[in-house]
Amino acid sequence: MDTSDKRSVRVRNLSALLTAVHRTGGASRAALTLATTLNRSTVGALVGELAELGLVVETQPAESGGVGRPSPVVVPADGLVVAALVPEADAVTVALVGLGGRILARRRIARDAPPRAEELPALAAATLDDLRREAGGPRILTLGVAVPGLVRASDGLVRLAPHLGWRDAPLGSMLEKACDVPVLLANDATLGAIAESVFGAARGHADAVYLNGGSSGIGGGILAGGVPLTGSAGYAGEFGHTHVADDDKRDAAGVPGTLESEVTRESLLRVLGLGAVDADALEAALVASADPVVLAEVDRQLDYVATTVGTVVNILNPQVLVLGGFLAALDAARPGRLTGLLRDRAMAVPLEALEVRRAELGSDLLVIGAAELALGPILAEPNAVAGRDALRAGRLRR
Amino acid sequence: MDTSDKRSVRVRNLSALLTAVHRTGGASRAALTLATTLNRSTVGALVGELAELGLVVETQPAESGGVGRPSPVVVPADGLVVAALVPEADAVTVALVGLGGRILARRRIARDAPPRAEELPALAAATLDDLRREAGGPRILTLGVAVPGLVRASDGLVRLAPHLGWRDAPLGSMLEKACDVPVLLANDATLGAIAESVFGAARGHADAVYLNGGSSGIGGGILAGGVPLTGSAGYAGEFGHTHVADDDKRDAAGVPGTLESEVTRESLLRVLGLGAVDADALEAALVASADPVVLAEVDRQLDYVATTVGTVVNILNPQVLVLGGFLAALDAARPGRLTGLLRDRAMAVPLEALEVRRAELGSDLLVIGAAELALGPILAEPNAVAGRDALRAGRLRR
DNA sequence: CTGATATGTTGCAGACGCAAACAATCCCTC
DNA sequence: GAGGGATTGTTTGCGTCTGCAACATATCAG
Repeated sequence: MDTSDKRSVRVRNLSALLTAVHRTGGASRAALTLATTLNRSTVGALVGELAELGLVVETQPAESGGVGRPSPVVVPADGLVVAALVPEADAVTVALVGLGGRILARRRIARDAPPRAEELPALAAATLDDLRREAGGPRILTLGVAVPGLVRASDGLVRLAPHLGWRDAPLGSMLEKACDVPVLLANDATLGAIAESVFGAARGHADAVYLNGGSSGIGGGILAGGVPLTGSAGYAGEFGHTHVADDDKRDAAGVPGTLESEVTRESLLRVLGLGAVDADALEAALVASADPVVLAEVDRQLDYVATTVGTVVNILNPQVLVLGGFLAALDAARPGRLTGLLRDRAMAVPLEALEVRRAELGSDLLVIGAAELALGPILAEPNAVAGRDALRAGRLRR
Repeated sequence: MDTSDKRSVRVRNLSALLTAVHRTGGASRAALTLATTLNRSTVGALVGELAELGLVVETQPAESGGVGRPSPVVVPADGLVVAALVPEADAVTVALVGLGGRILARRRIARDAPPRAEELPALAAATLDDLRREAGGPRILTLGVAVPGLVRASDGLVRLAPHLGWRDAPLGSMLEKACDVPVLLANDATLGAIAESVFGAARGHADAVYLNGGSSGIGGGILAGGVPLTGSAGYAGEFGHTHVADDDKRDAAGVPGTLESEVTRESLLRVLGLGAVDADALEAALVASADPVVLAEVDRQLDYVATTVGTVVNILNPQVLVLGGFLAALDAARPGRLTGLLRDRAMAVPLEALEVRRAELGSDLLVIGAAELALGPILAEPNAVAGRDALRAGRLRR
């Protein structure tokens, strides 16, 4: 039951206000008053409390824009930040991110082999110390981790991360011990969806689906009613394993005829005759190519993508579909083809309002996503920043 | 921004309390205090207000169960009800439902041809008058309609109801004029999902998927985080049109190789050699049959069902999958087969905790679902019962 | 009949947001 | 450049709501 005593009112209003500051990156008190529909005096008091907590600072009014008394601008403070950790098969990225989504410091540590879960805590702790010094010694409130695999929402256990070779890795508790901050973990594609919805292509849309193609496979995330859809245990969004063809090709999870077994980055690189290149180079090559073999492969893959997207449209009726990674490149190589195919794969009515867009956040995506995860408890309860134990409670849940 | 002035606290607490009374069907004040985590005195005041509004009545304490002062039992009042309207291809059902989900009066009007949208308002108004007399003249607060088709959430326009032959029917506004109550409309399978989640097989689970097989096709509904997932325009849950096979059989929506084109009630009736029978008879015949042709057809259909369910598990990670209509019969005819097939169609990890159940509400399903829709605004804002215009606002949205 | 237990009831205090009155600051116009 | 209008911050008082604590009430166990 969603009851509320009187104290929760303050918490909710602080949360709404801080969220507004975070999402806009800073706004005048007058604008915040408008955005929250609260009273001037109330906003004044709330901003005062947030400032006292060290979460925001009030700066001089911007250059005068109109008539009337200038309104001080409320911007995120620098002294409190969250950390982001993104372990991938070929690199580990660590970053410090402030409110407003500003990346204050980041370091990408290239790796020959996938990082083992056991070595991450020490690596993360040392790197965070460095970054903290670089950034002028802010206090790190929480640490968010974008895991390329299945993360159990209840306790943050990494059940399976095929491309890292992890199984049932208690990364969260190990990191908490090593870094001495509350740690939150979630699936990387789910966090990508959140990042794109807060700062990227799905900004302002309550119902969006993010579909990402990476070297490790295809994943995604769902926003339903403005809230990330996690599923009962946190495993939602595995679009790569939807059925698209009646064949026996099996994907990494052993499921036959799935999107991920038919649509791969490797096939594209092969027909292009390319080796290991980054996302931009792959897209440039795809767009430039007139080779019929390449076109055929692009069209073949787009056909399967359309099948999955059709299913997504029928089931979830999103307003925005955001394509990331090489899926965006596929769409760019054959403009309009995907949306054309969809007319035969999805019901006409839910297709009417669908917008297909490409991801906007590029290489910042997962850092922003992990930071967004880490910011969750702070935005939800700005009051509780003092006692960090209070932040340890919920992981990605609603 | 989800801010809240002080008055909304009262509203939220009243809502939580009334929702608890509704879902339990009646509870002692002590139990409500426990359920809401509110204070004894607060619950007392809130119950008093709900009683004054005519929504609940306090009855004598139940036969003494333990030590201590007996706690009066709070039960839904009879004087305020909602109406449910369920138009189907072969019948129109009208009912009055009280808080607590009790059906006070119902009438099923059999039809030879599907009802036209234009004739429904008069029919509904007349039948409601009759039922109201039968039930002792309660006040009807709202009317909920379970539409077998796509309903635009923003204004309740029926975009498409193939089995009724409707397209862009403004049923909501017509009904409001004829019946003089706020009208809320939603897709029937979505409402079935809600009904099963409140009073049926998915009770107590926040993440559930309902999959229904009817004579008109396959539909469903999603509960994510305890909230019905509507999608951006209200069209979510069309599982019948997910891709399951690489063939050209097209379903009613013109999409080829979908669940609905492969899995049909008619095929089952055909192999069984049956004519028009009800759900129970179909299931009995399926379970009893040892005909290899029947078994083969059942297995063929279950195979396709497994493909869609696998996709659902991968994408949504529900904890409970509720099967309704002839899909429940298919599962009953071959116990364990569906769950066995799933091991090859879904990822192992999200499959771990999945429970497959059958729907429990039977023929009451859509009446309860429509009533639940109609009760939504009342449960959300018990305060506003007096001014019925306040109820007219939101349709199915969260 | 008495004590223990559980719960309703009452009065009071704390917290909170809102409204209104007042002050500050900027733009615009004459 | 002085005054008016407009917008917004600030302060104060008030109403509402919930929690708490003390007291009252009703049942059970013996």
